[in-house]
Amino acid sequence: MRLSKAFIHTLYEAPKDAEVISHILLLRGGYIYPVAAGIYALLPLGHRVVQNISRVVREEMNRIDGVEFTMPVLNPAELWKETGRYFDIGEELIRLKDRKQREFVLAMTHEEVVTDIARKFIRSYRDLPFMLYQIQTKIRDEARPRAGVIRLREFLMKDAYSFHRDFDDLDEYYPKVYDAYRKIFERCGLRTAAIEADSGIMGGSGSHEFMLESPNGEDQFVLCSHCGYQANTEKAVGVKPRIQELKDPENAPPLEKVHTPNIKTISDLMEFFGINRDQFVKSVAYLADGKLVLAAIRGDFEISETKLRNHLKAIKMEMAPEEVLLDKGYHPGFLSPIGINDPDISVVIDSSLGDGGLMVAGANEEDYHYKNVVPGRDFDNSTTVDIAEVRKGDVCAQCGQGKLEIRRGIELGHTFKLGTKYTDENSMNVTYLDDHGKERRVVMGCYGIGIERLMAAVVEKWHDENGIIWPVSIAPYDIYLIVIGKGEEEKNLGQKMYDTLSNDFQILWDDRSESPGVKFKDADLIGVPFRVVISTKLFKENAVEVKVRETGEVFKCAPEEVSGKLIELKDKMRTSLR
RNA sequence: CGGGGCGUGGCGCAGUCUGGCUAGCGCACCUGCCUUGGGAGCAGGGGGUCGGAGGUUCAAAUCCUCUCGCCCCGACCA
Repeated sequence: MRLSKAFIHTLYEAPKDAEVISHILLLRGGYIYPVAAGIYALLPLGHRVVQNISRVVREEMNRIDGVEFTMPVLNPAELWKETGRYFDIGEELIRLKDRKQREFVLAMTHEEVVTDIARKFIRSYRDLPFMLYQIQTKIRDEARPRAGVIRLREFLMKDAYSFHRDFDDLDEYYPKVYDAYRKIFERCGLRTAAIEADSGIMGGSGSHEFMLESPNGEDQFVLCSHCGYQANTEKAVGVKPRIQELKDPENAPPLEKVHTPNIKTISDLMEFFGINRDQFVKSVAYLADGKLVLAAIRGDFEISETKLRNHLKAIKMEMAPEEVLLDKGYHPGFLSPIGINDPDISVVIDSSLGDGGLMVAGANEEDYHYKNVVPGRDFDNSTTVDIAEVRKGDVCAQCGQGKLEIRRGIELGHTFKLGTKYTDENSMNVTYLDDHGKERRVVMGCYGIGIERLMAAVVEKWHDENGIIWPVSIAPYDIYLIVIGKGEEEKNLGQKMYDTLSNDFQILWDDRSESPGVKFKDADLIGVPFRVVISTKLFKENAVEVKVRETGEVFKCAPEEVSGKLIELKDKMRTSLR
């Protein structure tokens, strides 16, 4: 391809609203064009990279018996009402009506449609298992798109759905997807951490996130450098150090009510009582699916709303509005699990309150706190759960030795064992007849990869001060061809070189009448793996020059040898990605 | 949704506080000459309702009100 015809427009300066490196380089290189917040056009170069990534994804999906197909983005609302997601998901799901006022949604994933299709065709155990996948546009009205193409409102996702006779079969298939994902990311030049994840509203029994560690990541995960334990912060468990042993619980002093006018926050209380953060019982009220919940945790921990929500199996959860509490006779700032005897309120105690004593807690009365609180004596802590956010430096609960670190990462893929969430009788009700003629429920898994995000992640990892360094597997072109000198000989040799190399490579021939410097800069910025230069000087010694973008290595060779050398080099680079 | 920042030719910016003459600079673009190993040079040229609406004023890019858009931090995140 001649550059003059390729619609490639690089930018000398990046638009000022680009801050993260992948955003800057993709913009400058002419890969993407912003159309609206979180919505981008893929310019020809970006399009080619996405096609190449898609090819890698397809190869690996096909290898584990995936079958590609396509589902519509515009979905009838009924399907989404059937699974309940129409009601469970907030404004992120775009809802609209057609001219006849029929309700539709723009699909953010495709469980509804694929499950609908599956139930139309699955009759017998002989129809199972199978896996369908597509690479299709997803629409999510994110509250805050960010980091260029890392978090978009419209994006391409490879989404795959597997259907099984039972959980055993899903359990057997799931690791194959896991391996395929590993391979996909490796072939794109990325080493990902597969971490235990929260399955959130998707439900199901198991879930992994494939994270690329990156300072520009929008996600956090927890890592134990000692045992290698890795988990999403929403799932990670740390050891909670015991702070206070009560020496003589039998003779502990009784509860004592203390007047604490308008002193509500832990910081204010610390000052007032002159004691440490970990000697308080922190209580927070939530409204979980409309039901009041009081969560209590030791003052030096934060409540993980995700853990709490999962524990409660709640779909929607928010901090209880003040009016609701006051209406019930409770006072925010003075809450505690002590003396709560209300069937309308469930109490959840974090395991940090499993022991210790002589703490301070709210008195459930305006402007009063209790001191000398002993968990277990003054409130029931016979059942505790973990609802604490893991902290940096907490001891790893897995090995009991390492300290947990919190890292940022980009979530490239996510796999879920969905189980029967979508096939249940109160969802889409998908069954088949087993070999005894007995009706049984289909079990599902689903697996996603964000395509543009993967492209951005590769740039985050593979760049230098001059531009992008594409892995050979997904580069938009293999070779950037530059002819220096306007003589006929050079031009002819350029054409000949182009023709020869075209058999084995995708070539971008910079045929502009720009100065060499401009071409070199653009070659580096665009970041194709090899640069081939022909010049008057080289012409005289019957040589061409090759530069390897990744290593910066430059060598000369005879024109007739270039092809062979590059085939060899590219092959080597490709295998190093596996 | 809360907090912060920014909207001036395609891109990057100055001018705004303290209203005033033809709205300026670099890059890019067009024409000509020249030039081909790391974002060349010279000469000439085109392109901007200053995000939008309303208001104040003799006069608004500049002051006031409203509004839209974009970016960043946080909350949220199948």
